Amino acid sequence: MEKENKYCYKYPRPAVTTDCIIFGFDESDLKVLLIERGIEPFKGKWALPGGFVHMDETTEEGAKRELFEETGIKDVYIEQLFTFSDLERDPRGRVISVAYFSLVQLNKYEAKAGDDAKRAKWFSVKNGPSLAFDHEKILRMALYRLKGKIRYQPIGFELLSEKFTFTELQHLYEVILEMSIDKRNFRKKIQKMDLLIELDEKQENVAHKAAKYYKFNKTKYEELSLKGFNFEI
Amino acid sequence: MEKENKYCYKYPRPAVTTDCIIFGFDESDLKVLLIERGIEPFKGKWALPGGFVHMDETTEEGAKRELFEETGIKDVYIEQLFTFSDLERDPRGRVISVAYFSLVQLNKYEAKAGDDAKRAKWFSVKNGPSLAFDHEKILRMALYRLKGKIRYQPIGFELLSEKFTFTELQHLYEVILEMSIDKRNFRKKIQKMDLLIELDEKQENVAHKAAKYYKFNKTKYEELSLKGFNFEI
DNA sequence: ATATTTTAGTGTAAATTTTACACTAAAATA
DNA sequence: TATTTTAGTGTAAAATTTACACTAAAATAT
Repeated sequence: MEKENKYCYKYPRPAVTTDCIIFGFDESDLKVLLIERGIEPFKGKWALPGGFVHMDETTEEGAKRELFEETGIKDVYIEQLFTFSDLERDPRGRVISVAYFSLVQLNKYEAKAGDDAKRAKWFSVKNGPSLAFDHEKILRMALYRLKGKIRYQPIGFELLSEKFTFTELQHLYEVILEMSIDKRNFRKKIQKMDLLIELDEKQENVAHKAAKYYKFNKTKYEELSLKGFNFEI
Repeated sequence: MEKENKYCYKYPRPAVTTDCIIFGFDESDLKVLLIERGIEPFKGKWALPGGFVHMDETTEEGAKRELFEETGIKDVYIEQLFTFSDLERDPRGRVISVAYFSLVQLNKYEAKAGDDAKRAKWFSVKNGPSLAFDHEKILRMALYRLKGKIRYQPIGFELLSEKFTFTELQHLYEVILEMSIDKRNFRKKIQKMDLLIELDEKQENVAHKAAKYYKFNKTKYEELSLKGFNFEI
């Protein structure tokens, strides 16, 4: 059994993992993608996707790899959140975890199971299950970061489909910021930034006046950013 | 020689270190505390203080311990900055570093040497030496964070003495934000927050009108924060 | 075909905040 | 007593934020 332990060092080393907080959004709710653990510890419990960092990859690459392996998600906005290192956070021993959060289009990713995950599923962040490890703490921090960040970086668009209505956009902000926003003032503010492209398309088969579709002008945003433009809501 | 490697694991593990970016301020400049490396790699080069994380401490505790050991600094504001994990960042092998930044009162801490550090010294962040490892990258990120953070959190006061004049405070903001600020507007804004306590004391032996001293009302800030108050400059 | 239901879409006036700007006061020194 | 130097103060214009209510258009029910 001891023979298995073939990687030896002069000083003890913690294990290093990543955890991913993947946010999604549908019209009514902010959601987080969780996987049901297929192995111990916490077998059967819901947890954030993640896993051990390999020696030939950065933590960010590791997070993206695990994200893809466990959920099929790739090519998404991902950002380092925080590194968690409490001594007792993992019953297997000393494990330090670098957490990343990611915003994806919910509809594009049907939850799928793989590897260590018996199944993956979207949960409302407000009514999710209790989580393994210190993942509730990690989720809380991710929510806090998202709430702060969405006001001055146009990351919210990552959560919406390519095309969206103004009402959908406003609703996203209302749900994440947990406040209601005046419709006219919100539109004025967004319009003035001039970062939306109005599409030649409207809603269809809605039992009310059909709303115009817009898309986010990412190219223009990046240009403006370079010149010191400040997105702020 | 192989006998020394007595900590063995089933899978390879990166080493984990911390690095500290310690900012200080004097009337004319933002400074960073660096140590001259006493051992290889990069022996003789300037670097951020830091070192390996122990198994019985969190990364934050490790950062504080190293900070104290190498510079004598303790009981200061410290905040996690970012975790750096590029594969080639350390010639000794795979080393992941959790960086913290800290704001201290420059005058309170005479640079002192210890441990692996032949000597420690304050440098202007604008005219520092080239640094070991990826520490220039880390420093750049810390500066960026400081610049962003100082606008909406009253962390700048950590850099000043207990008592300070309005001009000193303004100068701090001007140096960190790299912009000039209108004196009257700045005073108006700060005064309105009502977070400064005017002391019964003035400058002495200055060849001009003596300025009043103020101190930061930390207690009041904490109270107001709980009620949702927003510091913002 | 007409009325009903439902959400889209729009403008203005008041309040607040931000900005630009220049002189007098006080301390030490010459 | 004059000079030098920084402290300390107010106001008006511009810009931004806020509060607020009705018409338009699509589908469905009658």
